[in-house]
Amino acid sequence: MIILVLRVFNTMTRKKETFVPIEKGKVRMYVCGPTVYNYIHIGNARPVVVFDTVRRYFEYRGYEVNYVSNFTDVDDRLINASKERHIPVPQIADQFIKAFLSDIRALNVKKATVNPRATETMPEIIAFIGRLVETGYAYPVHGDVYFRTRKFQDYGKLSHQSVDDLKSGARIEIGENKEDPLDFALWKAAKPGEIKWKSPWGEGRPGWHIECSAMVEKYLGDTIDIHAGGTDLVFPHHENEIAQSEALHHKTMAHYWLHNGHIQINNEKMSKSIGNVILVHDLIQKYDPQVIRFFILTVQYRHPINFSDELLNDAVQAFGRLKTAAFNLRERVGDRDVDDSAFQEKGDHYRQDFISAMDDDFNTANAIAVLFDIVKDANIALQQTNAEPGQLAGYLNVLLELSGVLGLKLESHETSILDSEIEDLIKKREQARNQKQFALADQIRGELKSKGIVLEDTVQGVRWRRDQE
RNA sequence: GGCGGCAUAGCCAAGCGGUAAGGCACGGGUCUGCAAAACCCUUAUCCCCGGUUCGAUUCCGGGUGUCGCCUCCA
Repeated sequence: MIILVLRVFNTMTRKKETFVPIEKGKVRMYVCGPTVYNYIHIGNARPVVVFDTVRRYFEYRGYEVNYVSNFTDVDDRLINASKERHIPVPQIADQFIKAFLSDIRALNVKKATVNPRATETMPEIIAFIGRLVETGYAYPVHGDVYFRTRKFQDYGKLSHQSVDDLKSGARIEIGENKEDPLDFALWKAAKPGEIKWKSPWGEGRPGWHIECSAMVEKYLGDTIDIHAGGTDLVFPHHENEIAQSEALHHKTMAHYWLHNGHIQINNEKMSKSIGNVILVHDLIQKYDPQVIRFFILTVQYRHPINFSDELLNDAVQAFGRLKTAAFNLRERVGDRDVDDSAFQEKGDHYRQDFISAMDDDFNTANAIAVLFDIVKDANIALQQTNAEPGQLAGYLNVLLELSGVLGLKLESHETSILDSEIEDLIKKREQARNQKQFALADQIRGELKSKGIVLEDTVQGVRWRRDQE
């Protein structure tokens, strides 16, 4: 057996590096989660799907993964939504956390180990800011607290920008009292009527970046293996997290920084002003959520990915090929517990290919190609009337195993029609066919088709499967 | 202006020093009562110009195009 090493692209070094965990057999990872002021769009869904796949792969390789992803449940956007809808911030947060969990469940995303909420991490956040003030890395002004960016020597190391370059883009908003335009808020004083918490600097709420630093420390420790999120978070969000955490700990915050590319719509940036934001909530009404997950994984996670109905429909076809093969194998193998040990060597061959694809910075595009290799070979085997059941079971098992690592479910859809009714209709159709009453036979086939049942006449007899309705 | 990504068949997308994986679509064929599913066959010298090399899509330099970050943003 070849010893394979997992290599991951680290934004910090801009290189693929061999993954070495802090603790043998364990992975501590933190993925920046959503601000829960609305339903998530597909751009929010990409990191969720991608890093869930990363997590599943680590688990497949025998790691125990501690996966933490936050909910930002208080910030300007929530406060604005609260004002507009005349609903308290916590109620809005609850509503969209629930919606988020439901959306990602549809995408077959595993539950995080912990989903901490900013508002439930308030003591740790305030204490964190307090320590930064004590050490001179932060300063309070009129109820706000800012991070003293220039005091942190390494500022800009993740985004590879010098402090002076960054300064040209930085601004001081009206009402802010920063010493330097690059300084950022750790604590914001509450305006009248806003949701607020007590702190040594007055009533207010945390800045955006501090919650992640506090949560990483609380749930995962001073140094973690992987910190991940969308590419837009590199600056300023992750840069600021590093500044906060490393100023305090004098240790590397994360060994590997992973960032996914953005999703575009018809080759345009997805944005509210263009009006092309697609919510997961809506998209899964139109497409099988598994197809959406599949589509996201057909592209290497760091690259941009374009969404359009045309591309999604191609994905429906492609994913259908995987599902059909799984159906047909299952139909031949049945529920029997078939010994597939003779297939071991061949199965390992596919596993090996799959692993070397995924070991290369989670190359899901190549991993999916392995799935199609299996399907190709399995389809050839399926054509043999006397195919070994163990062989077919072997193909089925390895196909389900590896697609499962990607979080893809190759299962049939629910249909209202019962198996017995289907079998009866198939019998009637067979009688009609034997009597050359093809019009009647085709009518029955059409009837079943309208109920989501596809009939196929094969050398081995009639087979049927539930298709998408 | 600073930093970065990308440019591979009709479309999507891997490969990244030894003459191009996979998927979708198209065309031809096999199978079928007709279909469907599937299988077989067919489809690319990898944006342009230089350089390094025995050899470059793959490395280096220059160009062109395109997208993104530098401000809330997955």
